[in-house]
Amino acid sequence: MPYPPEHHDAIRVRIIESAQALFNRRGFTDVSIDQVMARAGLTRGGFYTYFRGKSDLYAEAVERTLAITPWSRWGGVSIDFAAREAAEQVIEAYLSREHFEDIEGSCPMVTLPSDVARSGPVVKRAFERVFSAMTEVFEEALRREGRPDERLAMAIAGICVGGMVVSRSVDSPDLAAAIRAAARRTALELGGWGSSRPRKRRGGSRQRSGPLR
Amino acid sequence: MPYPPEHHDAIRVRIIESAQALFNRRGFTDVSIDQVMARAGLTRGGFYTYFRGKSDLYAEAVERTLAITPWSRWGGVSIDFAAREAAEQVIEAYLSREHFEDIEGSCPMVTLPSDVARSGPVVKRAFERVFSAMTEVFEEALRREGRPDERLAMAIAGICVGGMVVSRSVDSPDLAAAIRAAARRTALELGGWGSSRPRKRRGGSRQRSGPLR
DNA sequence: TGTACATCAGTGAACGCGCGTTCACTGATGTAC
DNA sequence: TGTACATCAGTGAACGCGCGTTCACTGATGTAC
Repeated sequence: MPYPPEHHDAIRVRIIESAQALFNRRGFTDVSIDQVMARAGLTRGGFYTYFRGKSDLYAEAVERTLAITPWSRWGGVSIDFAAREAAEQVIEAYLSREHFEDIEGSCPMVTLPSDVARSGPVVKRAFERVFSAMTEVFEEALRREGRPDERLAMAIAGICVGGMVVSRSVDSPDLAAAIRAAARRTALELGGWGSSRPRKRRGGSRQRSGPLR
Repeated sequence: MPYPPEHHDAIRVRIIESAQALFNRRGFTDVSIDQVMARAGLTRGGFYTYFRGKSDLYAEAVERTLAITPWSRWGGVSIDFAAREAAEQVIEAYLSREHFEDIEGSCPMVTLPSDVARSGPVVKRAFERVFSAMTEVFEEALRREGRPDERLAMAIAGICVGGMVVSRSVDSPDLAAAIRAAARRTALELGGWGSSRPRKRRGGSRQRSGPLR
């Protein structure tokens, strides 16, 4: 029994991560298996040891990216979803300049919506799960504050995703920033969350508490 | 001078319209020139009489679709942009089931955002123009009502586009409808427009006035 | 009105390239003894 | 500790298909006479 059993899984993950980044940047059909494998440090032929074909990779890559609830990664903040201001943090992180600029590590709801819309039910269900997870954060916050409203939660999530999608599709960086700002302000106001907080962290003193680092 | 001069233009438009519909349905890279030409009633080779290459067609098709301000087409309503309830009408039409179902005739801000985000400045500028035109409708309405607010107008446009994008990327038709409803309600409320109006036209009696038919 | 002609739209075979997939082979690894 | 071996990860040449593009040719059209 050569090669430890975890080897196969580790390489597989590396291929998927390579694919995620490339798909985010260029979409599904414009990325070749060669490119995915090269980025993972391997060559063409090995691909079929891990996947049945390209569409399998696509489904898995989208599924997996979506499963990570990636909207917890940006803005250098690790969001504590149990915290009181979780909703606020998600909105700020999602519509941050960091997320805007990090194409490869971006939320796939932003980079791939047209591709998902053209895909089959498996991929759409994966999208649905992330969107629902995002909605759930807002719903939970509203519930905790004594004004449950599922529709409002959905609308706020829609503003976050939509604002970012539009921001990325526009040519002028100023307009893109204005769109994000408008979406951010509106989302926060709709939820009744800290609309007065300064938009930029100026000093290092207002650091959020949380697990070290 | 065989063939009347308008012939060339007419065929060119037919090719572009064929491309628009196919791009809306399957995206740019998954549509072949063969398919575009066949749908226009022509064959492969003739394409190069009208375009220098596939990417020229892409740029023109997107530009042209976007130039039509297509959000005036759905829901069987022809919107009068000078009318008092223009903003309201745009929101209702944009987030209507008709628009949701009409993929080929859809607004390209909904069908192509990922593709646009991956494209160059020309295409992005075209997107920008439609988005700005849409924003302008809301801005104008707010201005007329004595509460000008550019950011709010932008946010409302973002909700319309975002709501539709997400609605199309989700698997469950019920969830998709709920998202559109939430976006519609929120957009109307944010603008302070007829939030009490019934969501479905029940009889034929409440027909909007306008040009016959 | 009819015929020859010039122009150019449109055809479809052919070319070449990129890419997904296959496959015979190499070589790295852990195990048995 | 060292050697032979079985297993399977990974290689890279080769195949075939689809598609963008080219090109020599066909044929439809309006004009000249």
